[in-house]
Amino acid sequence: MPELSKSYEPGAIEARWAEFWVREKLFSVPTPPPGETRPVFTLLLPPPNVTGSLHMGHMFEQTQMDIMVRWHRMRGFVTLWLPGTDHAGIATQLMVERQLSKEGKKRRELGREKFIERVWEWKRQYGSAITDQMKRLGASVDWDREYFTMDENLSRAVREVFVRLYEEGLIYRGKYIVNWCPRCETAISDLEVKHEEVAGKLWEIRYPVIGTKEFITVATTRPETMLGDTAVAVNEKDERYKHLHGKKVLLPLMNREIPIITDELAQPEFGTGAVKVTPAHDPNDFAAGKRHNLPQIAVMDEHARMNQNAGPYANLDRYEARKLVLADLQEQGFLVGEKNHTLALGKCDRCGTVVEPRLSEQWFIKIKPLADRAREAVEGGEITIVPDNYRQIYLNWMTNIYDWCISRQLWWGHRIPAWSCEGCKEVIVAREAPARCGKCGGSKLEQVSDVLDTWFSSGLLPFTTLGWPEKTRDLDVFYPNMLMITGFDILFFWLARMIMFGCHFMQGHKQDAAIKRASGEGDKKDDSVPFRHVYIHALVRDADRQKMSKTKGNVVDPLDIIRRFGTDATRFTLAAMAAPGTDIAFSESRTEGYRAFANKIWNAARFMFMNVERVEPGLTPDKVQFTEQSLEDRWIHSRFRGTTLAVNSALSNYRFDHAALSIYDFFWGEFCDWYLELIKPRLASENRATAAMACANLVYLFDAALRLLHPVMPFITEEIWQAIYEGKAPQKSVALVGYPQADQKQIDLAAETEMAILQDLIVSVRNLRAELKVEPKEKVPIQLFVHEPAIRTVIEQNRNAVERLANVEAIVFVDQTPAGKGAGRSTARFDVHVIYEAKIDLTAECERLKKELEKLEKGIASGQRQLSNEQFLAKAPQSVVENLRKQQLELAILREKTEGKLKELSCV
RNA sequence: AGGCCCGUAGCUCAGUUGGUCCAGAGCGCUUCCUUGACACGGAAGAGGUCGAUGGUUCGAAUCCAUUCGGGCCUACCA
Repeated sequence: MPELSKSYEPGAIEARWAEFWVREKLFSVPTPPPGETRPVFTLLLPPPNVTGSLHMGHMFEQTQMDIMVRWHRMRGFVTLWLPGTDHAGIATQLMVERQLSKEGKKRRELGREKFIERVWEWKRQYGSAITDQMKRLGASVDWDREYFTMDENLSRAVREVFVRLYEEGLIYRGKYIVNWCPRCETAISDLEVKHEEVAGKLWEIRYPVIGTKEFITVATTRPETMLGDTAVAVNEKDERYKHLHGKKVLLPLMNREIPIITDELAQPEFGTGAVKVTPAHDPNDFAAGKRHNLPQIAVMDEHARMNQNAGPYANLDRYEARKLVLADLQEQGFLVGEKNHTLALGKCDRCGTVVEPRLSEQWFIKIKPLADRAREAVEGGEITIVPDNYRQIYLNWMTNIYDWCISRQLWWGHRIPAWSCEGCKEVIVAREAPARCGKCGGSKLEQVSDVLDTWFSSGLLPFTTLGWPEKTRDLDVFYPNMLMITGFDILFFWLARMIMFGCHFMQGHKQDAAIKRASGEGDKKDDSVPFRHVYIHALVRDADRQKMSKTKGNVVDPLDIIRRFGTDATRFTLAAMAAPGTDIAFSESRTEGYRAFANKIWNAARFMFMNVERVEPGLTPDKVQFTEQSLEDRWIHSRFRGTTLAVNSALSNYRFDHAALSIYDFFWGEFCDWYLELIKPRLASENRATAAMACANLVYLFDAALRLLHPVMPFITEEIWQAIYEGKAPQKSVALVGYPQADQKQIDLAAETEMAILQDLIVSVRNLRAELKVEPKEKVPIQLFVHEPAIRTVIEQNRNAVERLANVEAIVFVDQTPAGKGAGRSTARFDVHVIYEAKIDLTAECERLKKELEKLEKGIASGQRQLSNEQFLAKAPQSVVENLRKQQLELAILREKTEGKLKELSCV
């Protein structure tokens, strides 16, 4: 076997294997032909924005996905992890606009076509940054199937979906109030508006009622919109205003007569009970306006500047206009109140600009029919969501859902497949550009300029990436995807939309029955769902639990962490901290600790190689069996199987933290700390056969442990695994060999118990030595009283181990608790004394014993209390009572011993 | 306004259906050890009445209520 470099340096190793995996196309998956009987595991990568660069959130998500993917692959699943990137409409357009502005150019000057060309150019140049980074992380995706949401085939599918929905009457076009970002100059969906509580004002304005001396007072947070008022509403039941029904008011500043209407919009309890109605600038007012046939007067343009309808305020920015309107109202005596008022201000998710409700022509999806099926799929258990609380959040949202505005006034994106006829203004929706108008026959048709919401196309990915709308073998095999792993921040944006679209467009789809059964999903009824299981992961925050964001400057760059600690250690950190439900505060100190773990593995491997080289060069795991020759063999084999069980079970429950920590504890705490120490004499044995057998076990176990760890730490495990085989490995990569499996029946409880006693004894002696301040190199004799003969036999059989690991000269077995200078330790099973001249620190020892006695007394007292409680005896399960009795017996023995010791030392 | 989550050792977090994993892990800290895999190491330690109060129970960090503190999501009340 080859010599590993003395110190563990992840950088070079990782880059090499990352490159190897991609070059060898290890994770490319040919479509299995009919007749395939293996289970299939499909996972779609949530496509990062092309504009993105890898942040901790990506790495966290990808680590979990890669663990699941590698785990399934090693367990024999045909495993497809499908990567791609998202064109990210607004984000990308912003990026390129910024680039242009550096050159002193503007998007509109360039024109649409040229601009789009620029974006593509940008994409060609920078678009692979994030996928390159993914490669470095070792993400075991199928790069041969990589997609981009603007690829021609995906774009065609988008058009197909749009046209079908339109034909089904699920897409409509109309003039409605939408959330409008004046900065991005586009409509955005409800989800893209982030509400922020801010301290604002509520202004009260009085409008003179025509033909009376009265005024009617309304309240508003956006006084500038009063310029577009077309009515004042009061509640029909409101006694205060009954006499004004049917009258008109004179709108101040604009001197326009507008009616007083009665509408439920006005709630008597709020404010003055009268409300101004501005149908063009508020969704509620819009609805009220529809009910009363009110005119819609828009007073702002797409930049949120006042327009011609605002009369003297035209061309003012909305906030300047606000100031001026207020000043004028004040001056003319109409402003009668100003109150502090906290309001939830809507801001554009992308750029933070305050969103303005705006009346405009947009395209919408009629969401109810889609949502109903999407809700049923989850309610009926066809899709499972973990953690469970997200299930309810999802269902709530699906139940209270509004129509989805899908059109965007952007240039970068999937253009809406609709054309308007210059002649008759007819709008034609079609898969390809129509030659002439179906209504008037005119041939001057122009495509609608809007593009689709980015999430429209990403919502289709589970089936469009598999070839839809064609009926492909890929769809038969890989649809539904087995799993979706994503963050709750895009639960509604993406996950919900995928479910809606999948359930709608894949209705009637049947997955290959044999594969479905083999994959363990045979009992599922509905194959239209985009995926069968969803795991929602938490968010990564910085060490102070703050959301990482560029503006805060607290972004932890994963590449920096990787450079310093290695990808494996970083992955391990993320996995170990991935307890579901809670966000993780990324802490470097943990990563440092796990780099130490990697280093430990590295050095354990060096130890193995050193021995194999000496004892039996050329020994490889595929040529050996594990033979249980001793207690430590039985023990470690059982512990390995226990760990295997724990890891497999943890992973099937998405408990990445449990999985990672189980392996950690096993490898370091048991395999390295105890097993390696215990077998050293055998490895060094003069007897070649003994040494060879020990070596074989070592290699066997190491190989198995590497496979167990591989999904979490793919690089170091690959490096060592390949080294074990010296280039003659049975497979190209450890990623392609079998994952350890175990059975509860294989657990050797006896071996584990015996070993625990042995460890207990060794630790006790070490403890005594430390207390007695015995020179580390000095061997001391011990006296040992063992209560049960069977245990005495175990210790006798392993006396060499005790002598070596506890640095003991000789074990003398005695027939009763050894008396003497008090350098002893007692457990329920044995009493051990170290024979050593040095005086012990009497005060300290007394202190320790007293503390111990106190603890024992406490335990005994509480135990007695319970055992004398008839209710407890009657109601508690038998096993609990028995265990408690057993424990009480042990405690009593220990108390006796401790008291004896205290007396012996004459402690006060 | 409604809903959700969190509050356990100095720090970051585990703690499965309430009982012997009522207290764990990593880092940090203390003492000792440069013994041929590893000082990114080894050995031995110190450290928490599980936010607060009340309740359910034979028994609660674990269930319920209230309360305080921190975070998040959803919401068209002018």
